Amino acid sequence: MVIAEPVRDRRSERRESAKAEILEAAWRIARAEGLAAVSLGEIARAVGMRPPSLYNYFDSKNAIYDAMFAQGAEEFVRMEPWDELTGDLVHDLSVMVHAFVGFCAEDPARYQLLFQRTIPGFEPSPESYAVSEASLGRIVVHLERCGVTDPRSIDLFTALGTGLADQQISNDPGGDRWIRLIDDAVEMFANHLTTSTGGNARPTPAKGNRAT
Amino acid sequence: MVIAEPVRDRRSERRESAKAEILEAAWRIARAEGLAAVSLGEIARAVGMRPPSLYNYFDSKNAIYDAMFAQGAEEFVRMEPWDELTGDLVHDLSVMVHAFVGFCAEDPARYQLLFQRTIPGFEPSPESYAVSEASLGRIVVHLERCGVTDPRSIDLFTALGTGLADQQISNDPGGDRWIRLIDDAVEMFANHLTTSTGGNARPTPAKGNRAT
DNA sequence: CAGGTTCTGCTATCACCATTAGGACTTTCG
DNA sequence: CGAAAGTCCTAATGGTGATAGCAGAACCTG
Repeated sequence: MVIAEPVRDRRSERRESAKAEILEAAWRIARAEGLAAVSLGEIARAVGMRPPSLYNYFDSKNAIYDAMFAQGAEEFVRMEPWDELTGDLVHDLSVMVHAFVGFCAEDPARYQLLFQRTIPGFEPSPESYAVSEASLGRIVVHLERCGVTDPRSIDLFTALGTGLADQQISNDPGGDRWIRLIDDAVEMFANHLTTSTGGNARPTPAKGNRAT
Repeated sequence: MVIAEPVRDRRSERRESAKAEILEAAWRIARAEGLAAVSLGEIARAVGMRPPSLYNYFDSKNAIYDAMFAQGAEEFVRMEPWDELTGDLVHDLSVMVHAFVGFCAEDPARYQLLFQRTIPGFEPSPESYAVSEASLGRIVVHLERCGVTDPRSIDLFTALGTGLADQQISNDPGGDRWIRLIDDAVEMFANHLTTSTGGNARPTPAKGNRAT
């Protein structure tokens, strides 16, 4: 049963590797010249084809963006350092924000594609978008597990994280000017949790946590 | 001397009003269909011209973007509520963040043009950029006047502001989900100033301030 | 191996885009 | 009036994403 259709397998194997090669070229161009500078002509030249031939592998240019989005979302899921979480509020917040900002800053093109809706006609397909949303959801879940249940606090936390990432990318690309502020920011946020009126934070909740 | 050249004045008057009409159309399109969806053809149709005729008024499409940037930067300068500043730290921070986030949220297309560098080949001209930079600079100056002199604190503050604006625009356009968090965020930041190690904040410094 | 089917690349073409060239017409000025 | 400047147009260029249709290779079945 396993060796049933080796030929068709070989065929689709080559097909997949060609798609991967196209996406690789697209990423290279996006990183080098900007996400919006990706053109079918440039991709085609990079993979040794003519522009129309790319339509054998993707239905449209936006389908390429969508596949890139899916890859980015996948990497986003895989990146999250669930292993390093201990259940200690400040430590875990720091780990999550460091992971998030680092993820964003290490590839601005990917950040732009995933988190800024800036490509003219592009919107991610529901399934790709769901992957990325689920990943953010897991952060929220862990926040709640740490005792941060107030929706307002969660929103404030996300604003803090995206603000740090955004400033880092916009005003100090390649540097660490805002990355160095993460621990300060986390401390500030944690203090706010313990002192705020509608407060709901366990300074150090139950140790040990099961990820996922 | 004043009534020296009425004809040339009338001519340049009509010219300026035509430019204004073009920019108005461009803003309308940008707000309705997105900043990147602005095309010369659509602008021309809106003002009753053919696309090439626009080149009588602007050197290129990017020149139109640049004029829009300049307008936005001008509005940004004018928006800032220096009058409402009292010198009280928490109050002034709240006023400034409210003004900033409100300004960003009230016109996402303008926000994208001014603060996100997302248009493929566009970069604002130095003079337009200087206007917007100066405006941010004035915020920093007032922060320092309030006793916030640590560069790290200033960076943290800008991250907080942009994060709130970004989340508001991205995840609740037209709403106030993050706007409602501003006072909380400001309080959090102010507390952080007074408690942090390298702290440098006067809880309530000298009343009264001279703007500009 | 012969037949047909599928896959994969191509050329040619279309519509749209920003931009340039150059001509026609109007307005303004001497 | 006649020259100059300004305004708008049509026509055309080179670029984009996308479609149609064809040629040949790869593949599966007899």
